[in-house]
Amino acid sequence: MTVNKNCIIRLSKYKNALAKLKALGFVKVFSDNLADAAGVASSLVRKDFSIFGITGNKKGGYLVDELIEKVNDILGKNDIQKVVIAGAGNIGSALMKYAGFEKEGLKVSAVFDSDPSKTDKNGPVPILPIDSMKDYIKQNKIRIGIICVPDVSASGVFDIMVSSGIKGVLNFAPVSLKTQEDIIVENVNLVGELESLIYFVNASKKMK
Amino acid sequence: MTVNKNCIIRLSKYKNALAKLKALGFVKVFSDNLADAAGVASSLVRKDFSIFGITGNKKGGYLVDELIEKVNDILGKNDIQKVVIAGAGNIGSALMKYAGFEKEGLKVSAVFDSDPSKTDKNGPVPILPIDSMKDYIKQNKIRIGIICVPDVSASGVFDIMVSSGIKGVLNFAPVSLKTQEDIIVENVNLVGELESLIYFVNASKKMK
DNA sequence: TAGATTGTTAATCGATTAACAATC
DNA sequence: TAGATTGTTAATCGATTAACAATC
Repeated sequence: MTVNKNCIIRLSKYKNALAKLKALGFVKVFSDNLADAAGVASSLVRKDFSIFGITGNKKGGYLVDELIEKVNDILGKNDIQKVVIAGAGNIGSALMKYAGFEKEGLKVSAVFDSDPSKTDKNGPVPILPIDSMKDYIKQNKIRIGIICVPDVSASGVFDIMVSSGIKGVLNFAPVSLKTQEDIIVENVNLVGELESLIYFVNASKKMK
Repeated sequence: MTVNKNCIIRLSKYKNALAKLKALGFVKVFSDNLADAAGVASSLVRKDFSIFGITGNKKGGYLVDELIEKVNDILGKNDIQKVVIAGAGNIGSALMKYAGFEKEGLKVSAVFDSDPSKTDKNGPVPILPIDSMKDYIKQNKIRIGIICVPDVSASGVFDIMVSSGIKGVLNFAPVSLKTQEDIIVENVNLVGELESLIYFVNASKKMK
């Protein structure tokens, strides 16, 4: 019924699949094809589309070009989306240079770190002192932030981001950020993901 | 009823909260406290525990020390868990050095890359040619693999991992790996997460 | 037309929450 | 005892799937 996170993640998968189909010269695509690509039922694909008013042809499926355009529009792919990263450690530095972001129009505008020795104003992506983050976010009207700082610093950094105008946060620190008002927080819990994987692998081993 | 991924992620969160409580000198903890920490209802905390046969006291909650021990046991924290990484690019290299893994007993045993110039047999974590991955996994009986290779190489690397004995895969490539048999795949879709964040931030902006 | 696909509604499934008896 | 918390069952909620009429 309503748009939820999974729905947008699916749109992103449809988009990836459509790009590949287009490259192969496909003109039309059926909900069944996209369902396979995303690993869901075809009725869900059609439902996703109906939420956004995307319609196909009763017989001939959907036109690839048209679909790409509409999905890109929904996902904001027609604009470059600027984000800032807090923390120039392993994860933060990796995301700063991550080709997957750039390819998708996700531009890391600046990285901030509390360690002054990491400052590098002239790199392709500037690394700046954390003290300057608030002003930077305000001046550049950034709305998306990525938190890659250690556990203990995360909620402090989060508060600064929120007070600077950030509206959405991708959080890699394994702490739950108490989210007031209309701020959206997505958590990427890498340790948790691995722990879960390990649990199920060990559990299935025991069953045998 | 049955153990699912969310349940294990919650156990991981309980574990983190319990470590902090213990450091503060707490002896007892109530399901309500852990519910707050994990952002769920207290009845779910009690249900999670009941699945694993963890019982408390009708009046006095749970003993912190006892709980830590039991949760650690469930999550396999009493053993060092070895993993391999395929791909020594930005993400792979970051995870190789990621302190969050080491702290939790997750040991990156080796990293593999197709680029011979990245080979480094003598580092704290060896970086080896991708051709040697299969033998390495077999010889060291590794069961968990992390895929950080580009999109197009992902399914090939996945097949090698599976044929070498890997049972669980954490996949950072934005492609769906067709998982046969009893192999568990967890996807970390960084671009998708950001796209979803951007969508909802933009959507809430429009509402105003 | 016959066959196939969309768009939408109803059914299902699973996870979380609420409620409450048991009991310390 | 009275009050509070556990352990468990029933209710709720939300997302996905199945089914099917409409129709090209």
